Amino acid sequence: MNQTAGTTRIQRRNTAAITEAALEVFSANGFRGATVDQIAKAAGLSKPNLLYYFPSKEAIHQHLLATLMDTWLDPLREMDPEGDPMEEILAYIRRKLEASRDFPRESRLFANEIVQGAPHILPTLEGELKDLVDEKAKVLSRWMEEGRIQRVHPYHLIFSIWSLTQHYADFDVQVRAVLGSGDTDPFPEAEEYVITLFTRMLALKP
Amino acid sequence: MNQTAGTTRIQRRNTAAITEAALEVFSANGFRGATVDQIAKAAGLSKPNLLYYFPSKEAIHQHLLATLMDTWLDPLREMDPEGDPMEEILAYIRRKLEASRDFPRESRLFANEIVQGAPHILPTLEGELKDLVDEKAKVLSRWMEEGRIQRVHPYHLIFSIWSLTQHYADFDVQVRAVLGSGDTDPFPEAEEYVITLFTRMLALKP
DNA sequence: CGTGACTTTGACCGTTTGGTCAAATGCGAC
DNA sequence: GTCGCATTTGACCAAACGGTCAAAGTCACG
Repeated sequence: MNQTAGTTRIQRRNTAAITEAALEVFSANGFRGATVDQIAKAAGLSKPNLLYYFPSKEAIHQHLLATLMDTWLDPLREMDPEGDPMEEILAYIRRKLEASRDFPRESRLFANEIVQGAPHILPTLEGELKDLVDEKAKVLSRWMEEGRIQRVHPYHLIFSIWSLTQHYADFDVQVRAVLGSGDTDPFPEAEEYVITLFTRMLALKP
Repeated sequence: MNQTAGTTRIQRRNTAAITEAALEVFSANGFRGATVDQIAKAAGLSKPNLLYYFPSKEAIHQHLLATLMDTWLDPLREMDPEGDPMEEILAYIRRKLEASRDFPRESRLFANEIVQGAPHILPTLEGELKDLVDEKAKVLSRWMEEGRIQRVHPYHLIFSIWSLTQHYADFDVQVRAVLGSGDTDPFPEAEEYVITLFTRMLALKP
């Protein structure tokens, strides 16, 4: 694998194909459930060829998690401490719901990882993630103290946003099985419901 | 394996040890991540001995899922159509939260299964689960029509209860990583938060 | 067109995995 | 105690797995 600054056209094409294929396979089967052959086939490469670009199955997985972590946290980062509290929170919820709709594989990749005890990314959870949540929880607390939204536990508020939004990606099969008529998109109703829920919880009673 | 009515003492002891061990191993590693040797060791048996009681790894998994499905649905079954709406819903939430606290492995077993597309229990989701939810959604709808709780989408109301309560079992590692101080039990605060959330969403404005 | 670096591959290896089997051992009823 | 059945085990197997390697093929560039 090329170590120098130069990245060739083929390198870019193949690493892209590998990460795409790995996302597909890891998110559907978990780390141990995925095989290198599966990923290679999905990427249109032979197994040794794939291992020419990544040193190991573990390395592909780590690379995916690291790359996607930012994508996953950005919606929260964008919550503006200077904006209108209710608008900021609802906009955050909408962004997370969009992410669940548009990137369900990414969501399931993390779900798989965390359900099984986060063996590969526990340090990131305790570091980067905790720091970001600590910061945003302070903002939420300030908004509550200023009387601009109702007072609730700020950390659990964030947990509940994660939980409700990611549910529609991670448990998509269950949602569709229960709703029946697998064709119809559950997201519009989900958005209306979740927005209503947080509005009623956080809005001040006039 | 004994096919007749008689079940020996040893059979009961060993099948119990196997299901307990399998729950531990499957919930922590997923189906493909778990090995028969691991389960056998955890059950205090040799691998061939374990396979004397269950014909295959798949069979143990199926048996676990089937056995646990009822445990998992019972809290919802108990919701009384004749009771007070708000009390019934809040009691259901408390039961689900208790289940997440007391049976996190069961929750993670289902989470693993569903995140990966429910390959082993999709029929059950579309049958037994859907039927139960359909029935209870009707009850919720009636309560709303009678003006005893606020009007929201009944199916998404149930989804949100599942999502919020099971989050504390399935994503326990993340919750603890973000809250820091891994010793303290997050459940009391979680219960207060979740109960507040649903109370504010569903209570009628006086 | 030639050359050196980049890319691809088939054959291969050691390990792990789910599962089998015949033989050995243990147990309980008579 | 002994007989029949239940239980347990070590040895074993074929397939699947992650990964290696030397050799062959291909690309870009002077």
